[in-house]
Amino acid sequence: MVEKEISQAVIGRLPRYFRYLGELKDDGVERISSQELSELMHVTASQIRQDFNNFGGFGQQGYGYNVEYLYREIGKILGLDTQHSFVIIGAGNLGRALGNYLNFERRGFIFKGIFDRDPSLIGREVRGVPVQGMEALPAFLRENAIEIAVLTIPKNSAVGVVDTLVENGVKGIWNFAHVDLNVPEGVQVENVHLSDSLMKLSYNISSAQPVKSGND
Amino acid sequence: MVEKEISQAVIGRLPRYFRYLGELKDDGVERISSQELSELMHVTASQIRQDFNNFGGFGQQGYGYNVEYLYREIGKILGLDTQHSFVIIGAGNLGRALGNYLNFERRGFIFKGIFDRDPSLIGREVRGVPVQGMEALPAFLRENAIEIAVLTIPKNSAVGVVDTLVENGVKGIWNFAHVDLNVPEGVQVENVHLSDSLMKLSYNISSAQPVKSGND
DNA sequence: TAGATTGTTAATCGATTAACAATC
DNA sequence: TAGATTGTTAATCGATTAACAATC
Repeated sequence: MVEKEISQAVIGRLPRYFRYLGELKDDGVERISSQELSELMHVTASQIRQDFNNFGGFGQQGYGYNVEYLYREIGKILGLDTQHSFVIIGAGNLGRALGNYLNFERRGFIFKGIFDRDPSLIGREVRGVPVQGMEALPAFLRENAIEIAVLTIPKNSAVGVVDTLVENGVKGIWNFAHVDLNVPEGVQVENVHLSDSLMKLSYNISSAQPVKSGND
Repeated sequence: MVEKEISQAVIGRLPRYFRYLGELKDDGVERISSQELSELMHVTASQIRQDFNNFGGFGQQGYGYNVEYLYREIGKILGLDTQHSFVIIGAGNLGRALGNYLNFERRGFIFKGIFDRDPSLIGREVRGVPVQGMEALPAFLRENAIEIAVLTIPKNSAVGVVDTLVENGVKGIWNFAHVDLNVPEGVQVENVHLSDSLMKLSYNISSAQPVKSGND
């Protein structure tokens, strides 16, 4: 079955829909129209219907969308109905912070291991998981069928570890290192470049405060 | 002077240009053509020239672009030629990790204060900066002319603190809380929704591994 | 100068919005 | 049924790519 490729623009909006629908569900809202949702989320109703229809019809004419059902379906699309085991490479401040973040678990992302090449960190525990040395990584990835690796190491180390990850079955890399990674086809990279994000904020602040005049 | 609005698509690419140019500069490369840069970065030369020309001509026909000059100009556009003081609201794992991250300082982002409402965290130091209680926040923002607030607190608290930030002169919010913030015009919000990013990765992993067949 | 490469206009592509027939 | 609202096609808008004259 050939499925048409869904654009990343659409994918990027799904988690936000998921969040709003989860809140509506928790508030006991049973049904919602694209019009109501559009006002809540400040997007067009047209876009909402187009987005959902990429994955088939979730609504019903004259009724709208069932919140609970739509929430669950979007969750499935995002792969949140299955568990994803992950390891963290880099037990510095950021790596440990991510290991301690409990909400990922709630979505099916299971924290299995954490690794660092710094001997002084080895043995230290992050949420009950001991930091291991890098030499233990390949076997651990295979034995635990790790799907996702979170990279919270400096860029040079990051580039070097990618091959090990890929060779041992990792399918997705959540990359916090400030570098573009090269991976073979079939392996996914999602970048979180914090300093890029901060620079964007910096630009927008500057451009919103023109040198002289009040505002635009 | 009316300047045409630059699209966020372009802004979003500037930090990546900045990173590549910085590396070229460090490698001693003096000049580069849009063609060479396009091969390095895996984007079209056309896009590179279009992007740069949003801000005026940085190049020279027949020569290309001077790396050092272009790097500095993009830095200026991003506001990296001036200092930006910031505070962190929320001294949990993520807040402390960001406070300890030294690279921001290098780009002109100065870590001035960190706040939390949890009394057990108050007084603790993050990179030499003591955690203060929330009641100290308004005066601190004004007295230190804080430009940016980093929100690393749960979503409910985040929504509540925004007014205090805006009223006391904060111009930009770097929002790690999993909620959409409402701010008045002129105040910028840059969201880092980590779980959204992880869900996108999850989707891309799932869709890249079709249930049955090998690959597309 | 001649060759190279930009700056910029024109063409294409893709994403968003509008409109409306289908249908619950 | 009649009204409401989806699913989907068509129109618009914006972003990307191609082409080429300007110019160093």
